[in-house]
Amino acid sequence: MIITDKHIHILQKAEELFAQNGYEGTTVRDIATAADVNLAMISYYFGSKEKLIEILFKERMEGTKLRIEAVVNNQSILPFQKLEIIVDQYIERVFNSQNFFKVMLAQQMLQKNEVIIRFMTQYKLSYATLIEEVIQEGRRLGHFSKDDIDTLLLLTSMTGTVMHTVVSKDYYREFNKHNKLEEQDLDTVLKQKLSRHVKNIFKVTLGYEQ
Amino acid sequence: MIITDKHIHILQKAEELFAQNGYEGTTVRDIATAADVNLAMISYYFGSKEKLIEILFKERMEGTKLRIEAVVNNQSILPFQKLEIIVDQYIERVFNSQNFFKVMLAQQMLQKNEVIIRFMTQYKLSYATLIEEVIQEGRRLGHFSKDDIDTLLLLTSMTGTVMHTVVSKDYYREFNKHNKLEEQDLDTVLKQKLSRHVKNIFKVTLGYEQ
Amino acid sequence: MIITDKHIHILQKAEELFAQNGYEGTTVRDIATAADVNLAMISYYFGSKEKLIEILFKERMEGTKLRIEAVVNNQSILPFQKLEIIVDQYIERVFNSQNFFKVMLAQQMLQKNEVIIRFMTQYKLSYATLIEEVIQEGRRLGHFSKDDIDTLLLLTSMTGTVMHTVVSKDYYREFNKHNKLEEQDLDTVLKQKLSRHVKNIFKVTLGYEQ
Amino acid sequence: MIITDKHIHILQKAEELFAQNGYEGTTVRDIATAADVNLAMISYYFGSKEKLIEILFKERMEGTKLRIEAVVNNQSILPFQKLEIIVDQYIERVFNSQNFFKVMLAQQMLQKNEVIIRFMTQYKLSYATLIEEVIQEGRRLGHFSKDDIDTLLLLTSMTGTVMHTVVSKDYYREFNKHNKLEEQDLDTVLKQKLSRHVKNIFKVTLGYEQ
DNA sequence: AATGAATGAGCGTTCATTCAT
DNA sequence: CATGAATGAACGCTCATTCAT
Repeated sequence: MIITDKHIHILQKAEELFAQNGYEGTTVRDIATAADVNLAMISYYFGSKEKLIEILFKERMEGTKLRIEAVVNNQSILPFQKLEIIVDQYIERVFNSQNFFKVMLAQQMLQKNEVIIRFMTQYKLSYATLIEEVIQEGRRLGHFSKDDIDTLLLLTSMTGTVMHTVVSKDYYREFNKHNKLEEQDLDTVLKQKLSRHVKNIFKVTLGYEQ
Repeated sequence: MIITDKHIHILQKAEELFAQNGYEGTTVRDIATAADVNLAMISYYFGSKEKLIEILFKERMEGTKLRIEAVVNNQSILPFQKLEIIVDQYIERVFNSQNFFKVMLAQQMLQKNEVIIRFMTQYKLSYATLIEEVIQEGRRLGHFSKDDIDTLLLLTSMTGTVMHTVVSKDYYREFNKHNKLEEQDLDTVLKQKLSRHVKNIFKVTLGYEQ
Repeated sequence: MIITDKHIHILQKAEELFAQNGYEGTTVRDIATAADVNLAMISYYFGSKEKLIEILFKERMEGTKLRIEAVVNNQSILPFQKLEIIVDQYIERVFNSQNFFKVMLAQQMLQKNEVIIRFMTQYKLSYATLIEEVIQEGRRLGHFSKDDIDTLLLLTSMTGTVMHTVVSKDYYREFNKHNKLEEQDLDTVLKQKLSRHVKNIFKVTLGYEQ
Repeated sequence: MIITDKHIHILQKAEELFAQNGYEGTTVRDIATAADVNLAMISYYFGSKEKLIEILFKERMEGTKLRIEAVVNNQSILPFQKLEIIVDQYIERVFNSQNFFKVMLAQQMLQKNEVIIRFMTQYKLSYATLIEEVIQEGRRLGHFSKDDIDTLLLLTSMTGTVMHTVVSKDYYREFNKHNKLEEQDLDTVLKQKLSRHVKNIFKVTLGYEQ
């Protein structure tokens, strides 16, 4: 399947709507209207509403593994630095693609679409496997002192904390009286806080000594 | 509004279906069939599908605040012990009511229903305020050494990590080859791991010294 | 499934439309409008458009076999008289239910719906088996002299001739200048002609001697 | 309108599809795919789907009248022999172009397209008029003893019997246990049987004495 | 002449809700 | 109180056709 600019445009609009209203709560008509294309084009371009979200997932997940691999395989970076880069990359990606990550989380909960579940499983597992390599590397080098590390629990801490922060931004703003902060500024503050917090969790959990 | 046994029965079935198929993916007919009541009864009892989920949220959140308050106000427990109890209570509650928490998370992401958003905001804020009290108490007593603690970030670590663990159980099973474990046994393992992990995050973040 | 008056009413209107426009050429909206019921009632009553035509076939074929059986098993009627009665009954039925027979012929040609094909096969074969009995009886009694009778070919002559006459009524009217005849009167003339003609085919083919 | 090889190719494919799925059940896309031409070409070549079937009918009916005329006007053949030739020609044509005849019968039943109805009426009437001539010739020569012959009823017997045999081939196979016969062999058997049977109907109806 | 992209209309179906009893 | 029947609105999708090139 060839992805054109129009495909990308429609996918972006669909992504926004899915994030706002959920998959079931978004109609093909909504997407067509938002993307300013004829209703029939959605089926014409993507086959069906279901295929559309599958392609959306495929598109968004493409490159993620490569990006992590690039970090993991970089010989000139020390293990914990690798993890720090991966954490920052993840935070950056989630904040830049908040819509997609909301959709992903929703799909993860509902587990209806087989294709998407398969995508996500493969993605998540390869993700974990790569991180696992870094952790093993760090342990071999004697950088990490803990020897009963649960990689997936650690990753879940990262993804859970980061994603819930994004999802709960409104509570955060209200609780910490950041009301006056602009959306972007709040994001900047949160990203910094998250970066420090998550890295700290990694450090403690791995037993990393500077 | 008077809640009868029939109401409760319908709400339970609705909760299961919402967790399995999402709010939009669940039809009133589905709920009526699952609860073995006449289709028209749903509207008759709850007014509408939307009112039903609102009542469901109200019901499920009732008592939660009280339970935390009971812990916080218990003079005979030390601050960090209070937090440990709250962590374990939360883990227990999420694992016991996985369906409801999935629905809640989904609603949190979609932010469509005003009433539910108001519920959740109030709930989350009072939750955070109570924890904040415990943290202040701990700092006054000199138990916690850190003085720039972000309560909400800490709580988000807890809720995010715990909920994502529940949502990602399948990946966990596959990655850690727990395939053979029964659902219940896996839950037991995960609860123990989470308890230790989250408490550790609290300890480190607060600067708690035993 | 319980068939109510409303079901019957809808089936009648659907039958007319199917006969006029074909199955694919008839929309559920057409049927709803013709039967003066809400569009959604069609699905509510019959499940789907396809189920509707299946029920229509089942309804219309019900009783046919019994009617033939009654004739075949009647001990007080001679073999050829039985065939004469069956011929007249068939002609009468086709002329009285022209719409249904048109729909049936169309379905027979397109052979799309599995359920309907099964109905028709069963119906046709039991029909032929019963007639075969009468022919064997006539031969045993020495009434029919021919001994290489192809029952199905004989029946196909009857059904083909009668149905094509109904379908080609307009040509008949034009060719024979019966233009001025009322629909009903033309039918009466045609039924008489067909009765004599088809019985004659039977007589000759079977070698029946008065 | 100029008919090119491409036109003919498309018409052939369309004919097959119409016979299999009906006119409404066949999409222009289906035809384009089957004929391996661009979708837009169908409208471009034929104007519309409706015009396409009209041209298909015109094409297929062309020559039919001429073929019958050739037989009727052949001075060296006796009247009943002429009818025998026409019967065999008809059987042969129907069996060779089963697809087209199914489509024709379907159209005859639905009577939607004015142009097609006009084609068929003209065709059928001229057909009957020619046969009528032969019958009159036979009566003048004293070959046919019956004087109240209904030409159209006789023709309808032929067309009805032959076409219904084609349409009901499956029943025929099942009832007569010809299951093992190849499609082509069954056709050969049926054509022989039909030829004898229909000629016999003609003989008896006309009062033909050898 | 030929075609990939696009379109308005309409399809069968399902929905949450309401009605009549 | 309770319910089977009914309904208007909207759903995802497909259609024959036309447009722009």
